[in-house]
Amino acid sequence: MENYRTIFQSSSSTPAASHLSVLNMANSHAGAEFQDQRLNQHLGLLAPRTEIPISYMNNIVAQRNNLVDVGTVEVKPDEKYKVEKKSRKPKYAFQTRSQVDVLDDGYRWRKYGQKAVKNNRFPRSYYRCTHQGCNVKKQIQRLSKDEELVVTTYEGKHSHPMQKSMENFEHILGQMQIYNSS
DNA sequence: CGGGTTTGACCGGCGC
DNA sequence: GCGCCGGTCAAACCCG
Repeated sequence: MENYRTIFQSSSSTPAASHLSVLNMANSHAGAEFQDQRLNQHLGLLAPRTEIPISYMNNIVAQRNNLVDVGTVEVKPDEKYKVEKKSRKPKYAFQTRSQVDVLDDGYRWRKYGQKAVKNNRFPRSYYRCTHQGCNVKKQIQRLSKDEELVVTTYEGKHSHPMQKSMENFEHILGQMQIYNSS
C-alpha cells in the first residue's frame, strides 16, 4: 500500500555504528532528489534556511547498496506507482533512539488514532498537523525488536512555517544518531 | 468552553 | 466473497 520503502543500515555493522540508520525514499529513483533543502522541508523539522548536518542523510542514500530493506513497509509495484504519481506526497521516515515516543519537532500535532500493528507489541500512533489547512501527517512507532528505537514517519509538506524556535531541533539531532559512513 | 486524547467502529485494499 | 490488516473517523472523555 505504501508507495515508498524504508531502508535500514545492515545490522552487520560495528557496534559503534549500529545505532542508527534510516531513511527512506519517496520514489524509486530516490538518490538524486535528496537535496538538503528539500529533505529538510519535507521532514518538516527545519526552517528552509537552517543549516544542519542533514547531509548525512545523503550519505546514507549514496551508500544504499550497503543498506538492507527491513521490510517494515510494503513497496508498490511500478504499475501502481505510476497510477498514483500525480497525487503522491513526499514521505520520509527516520529512526531515533529515545525513551520518549514523540519528539518536539517544532510543529503542533493532534493525535487522531492509535493502532496495534502486527508483529509489534507497541502500538502505532497517528498524528496530524493542527495548523489550519495543513495536511501533514506523521506516524510514530516504537520497535519491539529494539525497544529504544522509535520510527517516525512524515507524510506531506507543511503549508506554513514552523512556529517554534529552531533550538528544538538540536536535541532531536542529538538523538538521531545518524549513521556516518565516512 | 475550547482544545486535546482515547478508543471502538468503520472502511478500503489485498490475499486467499 | 471473506477475513485480515492498517489507516481514519468520531463520540466520548479529559483538562486547563
